[in-house]
Amino acid sequence: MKNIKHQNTEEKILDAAKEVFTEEGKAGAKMQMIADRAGINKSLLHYYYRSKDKLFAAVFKFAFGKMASRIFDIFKSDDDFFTQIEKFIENYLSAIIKNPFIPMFILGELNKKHNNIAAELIIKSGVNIDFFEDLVNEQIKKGNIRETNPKKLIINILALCVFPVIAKPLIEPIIFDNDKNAYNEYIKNRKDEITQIIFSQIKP
Amino acid sequence: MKNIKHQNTEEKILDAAKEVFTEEGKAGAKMQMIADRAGINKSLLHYYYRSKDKLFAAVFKFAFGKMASRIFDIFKSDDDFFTQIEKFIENYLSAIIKNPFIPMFILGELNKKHNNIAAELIIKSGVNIDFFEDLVNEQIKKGNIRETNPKKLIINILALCVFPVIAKPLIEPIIFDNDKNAYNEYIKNRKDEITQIIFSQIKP
DNA sequence: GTCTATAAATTGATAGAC
DNA sequence: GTCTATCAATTTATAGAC
Repeated sequence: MKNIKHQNTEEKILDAAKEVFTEEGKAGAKMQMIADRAGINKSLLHYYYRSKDKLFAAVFKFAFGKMASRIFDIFKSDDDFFTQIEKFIENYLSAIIKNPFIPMFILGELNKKHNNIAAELIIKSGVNIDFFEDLVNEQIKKGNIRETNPKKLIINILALCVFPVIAKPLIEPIIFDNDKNAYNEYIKNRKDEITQIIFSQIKP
Repeated sequence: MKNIKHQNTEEKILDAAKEVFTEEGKAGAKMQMIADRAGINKSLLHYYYRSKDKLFAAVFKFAFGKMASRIFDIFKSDDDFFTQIEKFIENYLSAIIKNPFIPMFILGELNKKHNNIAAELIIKSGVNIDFFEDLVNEQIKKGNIRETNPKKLIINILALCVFPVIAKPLIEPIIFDNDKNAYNEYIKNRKDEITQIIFSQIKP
C-alpha cells in the first residue's frame, strides 16, 4: 500500500525527498523543491533532518536498500536453480521497472568524484554475494550447470536487466524511433529474453 | 595525441569543462571549478561560451559524439559479420574504458527530469541504426546467423559493454571485495566474454 | 511542530579597466 | 583577450515567534 495518506511530517518529507533526489540527483535537488513537493515549509526539512547531506544519506540508504537488500533471498528458496534464476530476473526486472529512477540515481551518485557519503553507505551496507557464489559452485559440482564464474554470471544478469531501463532516453529515440509502444513492448518481453540468454550460458 | 600543450584559451576551457562536467554532472559542476582547472579567470568562460548552458551543450555534444558517432562504421568494413561484431565489441569496450565517465555522464543527464538540452541534442544528432538492421537481416537471409532481432541484439551488446564500467563503484566493493586488481583483470577479459555470449546467441 | 524572517555562503553572469 | 570588482539571484541553514 503506497498511496496511503501520510501519517506524519517526517514521512511526507522523506517521500518527497526520494522523488526529488532520484529525479534530479543530489546536486540538482533543491531543498525548496522537496519542501514544495511535501507541502510543508523549508525550515521543517532542517528540523527533521539537520542538513541536506543527512537527508540525502537517508534517501540514498533507502534507494540502495530497495535495489540491493534481500534480492538474493530468492536463492534461499526450495526451487531448483534454474527456477531461482528465472524468478530472480523476474523480481529484479520488475523492481527496476517499478522504480526506474533508482538504479540511475545510485550509479550516478556513486560515480560522482566527491561523493563520499554514497560510497561509505555502500560499504556499511554489508551486502555481499557469498551465498550466491556458494550456490553456483555447488550446482557446478552437482553437474546441474556448466563450469561458470558466479561473479561474471551475476554481473551479466544485472547488466541485461538494468541497462535497457537506464538507457531508455537513448534507446527509445534511437533504437525504437521514438515509438513509445515499441519500447514498452520490448521491456515487457525482456524477462524471457534475459532468461534465455543466461540459461544458454549455464545449461550443460 | 592528447596531452599536447593547449593552443588557445577556448580549447583549454573546453577540455577543463569536459572533465568537470563529466565528473560532477551539470548541476554539480561549477563554473569556478572549470576556470580553476583551465587555469584561467571565471569571466573568460562567459567570454567564450556565453552561459553555463551553452558550455554544457558543447561538452554534451562532444561526449555523445565520442560514444555514438561512427561506432557503426565497423559494420561497413569488408570483414565477415562475426569479425565485425567482435571488432565492434572490442572498439566500443576500449572507448568506454578509455573514457569511463562519459557513458555515465550521458545517461545521467538524459535521465534528469528537466534537461531538455541533452534530449534535444540526441534528436539533432541524427544517429540511427538503420544500416545495422539491414545488415543483420541480410545475414539472416543468407543463413549466416539465426533468426535475430537486430534491435535486441545491439541493446544486449551495449548493455554487456557499458554496465560493468558504469557500475564499477558497486562491482568492485561488492562483487570483488574491493580487490582492484581482480576488477581490472575482469575488465581485461571482458571482450572475449561478451563476444562468446553474443556469438552463442546468433550462431546457427 | 510549524511558520516567518533573515543570515551567510555560493554561484552564474556582467561591467569596465587594461 | 584577460583581468578585477561587483551584482543579482539562488540556496543552505538558523533564529525566534507562535
